[in-house]
Amino acid sequence: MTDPDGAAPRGAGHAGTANAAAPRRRTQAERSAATQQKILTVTTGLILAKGLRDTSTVDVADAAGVSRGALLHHYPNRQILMQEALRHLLNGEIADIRGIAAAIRDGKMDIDGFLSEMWRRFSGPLFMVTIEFLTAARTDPAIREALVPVALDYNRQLDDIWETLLPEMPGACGTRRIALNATLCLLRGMATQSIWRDDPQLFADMLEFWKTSLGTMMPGPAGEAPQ
Amino acid sequence: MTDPDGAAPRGAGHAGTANAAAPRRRTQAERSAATQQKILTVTTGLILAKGLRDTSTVDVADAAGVSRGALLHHYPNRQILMQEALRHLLNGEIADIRGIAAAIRDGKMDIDGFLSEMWRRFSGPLFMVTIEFLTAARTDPAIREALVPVALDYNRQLDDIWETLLPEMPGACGTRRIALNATLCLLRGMATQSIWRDDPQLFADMLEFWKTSLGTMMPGPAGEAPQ
DNA sequence: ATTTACAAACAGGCTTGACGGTTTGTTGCC
DNA sequence: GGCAACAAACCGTCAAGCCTGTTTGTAAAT
Repeated sequence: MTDPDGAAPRGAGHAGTANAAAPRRRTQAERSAATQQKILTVTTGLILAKGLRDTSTVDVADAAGVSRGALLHHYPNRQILMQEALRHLLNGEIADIRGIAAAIRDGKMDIDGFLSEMWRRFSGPLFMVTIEFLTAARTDPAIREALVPVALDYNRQLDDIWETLLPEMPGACGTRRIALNATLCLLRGMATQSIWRDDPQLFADMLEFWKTSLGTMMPGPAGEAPQ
Repeated sequence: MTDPDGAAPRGAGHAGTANAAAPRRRTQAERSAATQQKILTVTTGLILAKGLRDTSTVDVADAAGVSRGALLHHYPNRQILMQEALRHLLNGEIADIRGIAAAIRDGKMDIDGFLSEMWRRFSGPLFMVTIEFLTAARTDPAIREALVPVALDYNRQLDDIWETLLPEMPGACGTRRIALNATLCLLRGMATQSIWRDDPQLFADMLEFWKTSLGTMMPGPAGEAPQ
């Protein structure tokens, strides 16, 4: 049941010859994976544009260029479709975060760059889609149950990154976790505010303010007080 | 049957004396105001329980104890109903905020108490209803147009409070505004996080963390550096 | 030949806004 | 004061429209 969207072509693949020009005959797994990918991508796009509750299965099928029958074949009902779209989205994000973690471990990024990168993500369309699911999760147990485990995993990845950025702590050991969570909450709140008040200068100032605050609160090896 | 006193309410001055004892015959304005109040209250309650998009006009009429016809008489369509519910909600909140401002001006509340009070509000049901409207506003221009002015007013009230709490600033004059906004964003983010991860201890720690950070960043007359 | 991917039509449920009718309060007239 | 006329509040019902999930049918891959 917990099968991620990675459609692995099972069995011995016998597609040895590379047919570059002719997309004539695709294997079943290829066809299935392609349409599923298309459907999920289109779904998140529609959620971003129209909102979760205003995205109907008709819309999805239409935008994906498949019939409703095909859509219902891959995702037997609307709820499963939306859950899979969410998983697809957050799993992709987790993969990105892993990449950032690698960059940090290689010494290519510091706290400053990490915060900027995180804000770039939170202010992008991805978080807006997440907010749609978040508000839905408040009143829809099915959505919440699909959301919580992926969100916890996401946070765990960030925790690892944070630990790498601030390896030695002067204060209590729990302070680091609190600082990370507070930072995430700040970013979330900023992203939310951008819905009704898009003021890039204000956001930049707040980020700078926060960085300074973090620098004075937690003097780590990488985080130094600015100026 | 007949009027108690000789002064017939007809003619000039139709709202002079208030009859306190007899709830028998209400004036039209009273009836109208009562049902409207009931409708709006019930609407926000349903939005809290079921979500904005899952609250139908049938639900509202049913819960309010009026017919759909009566509901449509006061609020000619669903959109107007929801806009009015939002305005009703936020205006009430603004009134509350004004009360807090008065308490601060009288010296009955400091920054610490203000932050606690604000978190009490953000973690309550009121903010959850607001989030419903916020996400809807992202894709629904009508909702956004109803939301923005009230939200700006709300922020202005908070700005006044903040100015009272931090009257003298050592740094740049814009820093105070940035600190307020960052605080609000933090609270928003915390409230959002509580949807999928309700950890009161973590929230308390984050608040404490932020208070300390604010104290060190902006040493005002009321906020002193801890320790 | 059988399974899978896809397509099209169908029925059922829900929601919305509109419409005619009824009760309640208000105003004008005698 | 009493009565008629009017307006506002209120109610029940209706016909659309949309969305969902099922079912039946067809082409493609194994």
